[in-house]
Amino acid sequence: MPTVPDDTSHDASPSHRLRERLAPLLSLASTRGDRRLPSERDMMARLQTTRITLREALNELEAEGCVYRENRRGWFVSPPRLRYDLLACLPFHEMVRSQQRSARTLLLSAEEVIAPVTVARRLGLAEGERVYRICRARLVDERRVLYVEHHLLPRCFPAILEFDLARESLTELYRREYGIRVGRVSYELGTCVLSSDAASALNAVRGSPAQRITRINHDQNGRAIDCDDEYWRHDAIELTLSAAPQGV
Amino acid sequence: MPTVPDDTSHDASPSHRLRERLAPLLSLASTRGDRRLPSERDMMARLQTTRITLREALNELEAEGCVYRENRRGWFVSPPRLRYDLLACLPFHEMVRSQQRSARTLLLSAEEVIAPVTVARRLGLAEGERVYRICRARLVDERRVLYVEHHLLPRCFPAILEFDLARESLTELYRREYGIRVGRVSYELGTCVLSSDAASALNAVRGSPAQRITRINHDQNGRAIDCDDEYWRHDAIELTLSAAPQGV
DNA sequence: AACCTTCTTTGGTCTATACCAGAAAGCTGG
DNA sequence: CCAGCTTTCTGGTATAGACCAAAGAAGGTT
Repeated sequence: MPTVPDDTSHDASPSHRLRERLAPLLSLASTRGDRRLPSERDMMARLQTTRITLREALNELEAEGCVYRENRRGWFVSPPRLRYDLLACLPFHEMVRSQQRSARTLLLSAEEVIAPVTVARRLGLAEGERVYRICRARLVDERRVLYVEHHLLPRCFPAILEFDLARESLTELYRREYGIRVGRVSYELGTCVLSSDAASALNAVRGSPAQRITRINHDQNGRAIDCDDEYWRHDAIELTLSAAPQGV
Repeated sequence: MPTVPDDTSHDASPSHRLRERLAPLLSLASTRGDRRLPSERDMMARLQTTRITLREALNELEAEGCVYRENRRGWFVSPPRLRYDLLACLPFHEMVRSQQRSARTLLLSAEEVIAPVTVARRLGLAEGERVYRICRARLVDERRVLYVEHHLLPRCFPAILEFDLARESLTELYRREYGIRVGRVSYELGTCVLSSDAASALNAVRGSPAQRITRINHDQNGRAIDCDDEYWRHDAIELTLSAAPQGV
């Protein structure tokens, strides 16, 4: 959202004042096509401050989700967040398009590998068993916002790597080609930072704040069939969910 | 100053090496009862670096959830995350105790106020209508990890402010005193930073990364009865959730 | 023993400067 | 017109030093 963070507090610290003076630059940048902010040295000069102080203010705005940066390319104003309904289970492209945004997927790798221990545990595999791993980067309005690592059970999806995985939705493939429908999903959510793999896939800086969404899909019989680890730029999404309580 | 060129065989960046040299301090601190790290100046001297560089490394570790800080008190090693099942809907104290941790609640304020617009919209109120607002800080193992603002419809819960809100669970009160049970919950999740209110309640620095969990409770007829905004220290929880997909 | 004041430590913030490596832009030759 | 090289710009990272305000400890007073 190009909205300037609410600054109504009486706090008059220099850094706070710096944020205020930064605000016009943000709203200016948000009108540009590429949402780009001026260079750090430029802003530093305009705002009469040091680069360290400026970067501290920018880091704060980044944590709030107002701005983000691309590795060695500069700072940008964050677009509005995408709403992600955890239980709707819409394929990525549908979800994005239903919100009048454009979606694109890049296939980074698709291969058979020995299952990492954490994946093996999730899928109920023994040590050393093999899985398909599919790594993809996904873009919303041409901004790289999501890095996903998918791990699938080969016995459920033989030869799935042959399909056009950059264009096809996996859940769609499951149903059309394998007659498998997801009966139950389990999520694990938490904040984290981007690993170097994820960071380079997203043109981000290693260590940027991120939202992790780990999802395990089960078939109609409750057996795990695949799992994926999603790493979102933290300012790119807002999660929603609505259900009846279970524990009662 | 004549900076000595680093050794020829460095495969990691200086900041990476700094993290490695920081590791022993972390494991040392985690054995202390209070999990406290040495002072910044102390660490800086031990690791032969600058305060700015050191703080950058610590900020990174903070973003990863390895360490956290308390305002003007210092740095600490983060305890293991609490698991928070969104659909179990356990009262806080039960959830915490079921994981062999200790829980405590501080009542910060409980009063009748004019509903903020966002709350009014969630609860289906007209502008200017009144609600009860309850603010609490919650501790796990005596660490302040959660700041909650609760907003309730007065017509559903007359005189609820009379109860001992620091000790009683709200959902428990709903059921016992008002015969109301939650029929449906809606969540909105996202990363954010601590507001100054939240920060001071948690002894945190304004602007620390946080996990927001907004929850709207509905009664058996689907009418909203209350909502709460939870702000967690982001390293304190891991969210889980398991359900059947709806959208299919 | 409870309270208040003083002093020291410590984190929070800021200034100023420097060098390196990747990205972008510009140039050049085929 | 394009591929490939070179230069420039820019962010990433680091050093050194400084002041302030809050927290905590120490000590004195009631």
